[in-house]
Amino acid sequence: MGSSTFRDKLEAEKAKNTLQLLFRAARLLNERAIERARVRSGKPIRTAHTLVLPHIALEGTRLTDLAARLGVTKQAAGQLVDELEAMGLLERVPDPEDKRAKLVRFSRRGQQGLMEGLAVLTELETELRDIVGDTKVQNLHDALATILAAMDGDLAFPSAKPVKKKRR
Amino acid sequence: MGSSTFRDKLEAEKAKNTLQLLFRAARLLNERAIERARVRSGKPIRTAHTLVLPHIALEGTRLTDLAARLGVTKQAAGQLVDELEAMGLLERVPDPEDKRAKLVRFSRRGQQGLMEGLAVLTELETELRDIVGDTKVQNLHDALATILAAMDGDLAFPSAKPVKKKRR
DNA sequence: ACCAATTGGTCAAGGACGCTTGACTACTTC
DNA sequence: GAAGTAGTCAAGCGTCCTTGACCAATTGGT
Repeated sequence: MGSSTFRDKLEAEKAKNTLQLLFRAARLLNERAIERARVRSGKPIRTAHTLVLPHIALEGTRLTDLAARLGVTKQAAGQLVDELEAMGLLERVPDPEDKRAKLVRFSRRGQQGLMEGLAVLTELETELRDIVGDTKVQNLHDALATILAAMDGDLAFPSAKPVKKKRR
Repeated sequence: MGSSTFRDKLEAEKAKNTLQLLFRAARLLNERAIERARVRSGKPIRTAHTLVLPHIALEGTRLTDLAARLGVTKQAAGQLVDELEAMGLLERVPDPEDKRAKLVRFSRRGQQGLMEGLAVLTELETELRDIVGDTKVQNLHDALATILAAMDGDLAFPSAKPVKKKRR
């Protein structure tokens, strides 16, 4: 029985872990979503792209702002925008307020693509509702929304963003 | 007003999306969990390691089985095990039932590390409870558990695992 | 009005991570 | 003994991101 003590403790810890469930579910669902979006659009959409798009305002967003919101360097953001531009989903237009700047915004095809992408998510969500029930999906939504709202501007929960490193 | 139509449709779609919330929450929480585990253990633990560990049985697990469960090649699984072994968390012992095989299992330090890792998750979860309340975390847990259970063995929801590619 | 410092963006190179394919040895199964 | 399976060695690729260097436009102090 001595040997079952560790096992017991382990099982006790494991049973509690909502976070492991969260990670696993997110991973599986994300794979499916990207896969469907890729098949449907016929474009080589990747995970990183899907992280960029929601941060682009319809009026247009500056690359630097985009980078800040993503928590990456402007070069990294630039690359992603390059790729999405090459796919015809985004376009860069001069910013009338600052001649150095450009606004990144959706092209007409991009707007359409955005809707299609969101439709994929909605569709997956509908499938979830069919499987696990409306109530649970609603609970999920509420819980996640609250968590994100709390985390987003939380100082006790310090941001792990790749804040620009201080030079020495 | 013509121009607000698209905007409206967009907002309507966005409001529904539980999945986006799920992805974002998982990402943020995962970053925090890894970061804490790394700081506390003083070991260069990476995301991939945390995916491996839950699949290792206390009695030991064969590398091939591990690879299958992870949905990767045995070489990939082997690399991760190499790294965890180098950190002193795992060890390979001969499989008494098959002299070709080895069992990957936790070393004594690895068992301790596993508990510490789970403790990090439990701790994060406790913080979530403090922020959003017990009920919502419980709802989250239930919803996720149901979803995963449904997805795991679902044929209509085909597995996206990197199943060994067919040679032509 | 001027020039220094700052800011928006780009080009180039490359590193860390998480995988892959291919080839091979040792053992087991039939 | 032929065929299949467990594991390893070696090389390399796609993704996502970084650092460094640079140009053009803007801002702000004098």
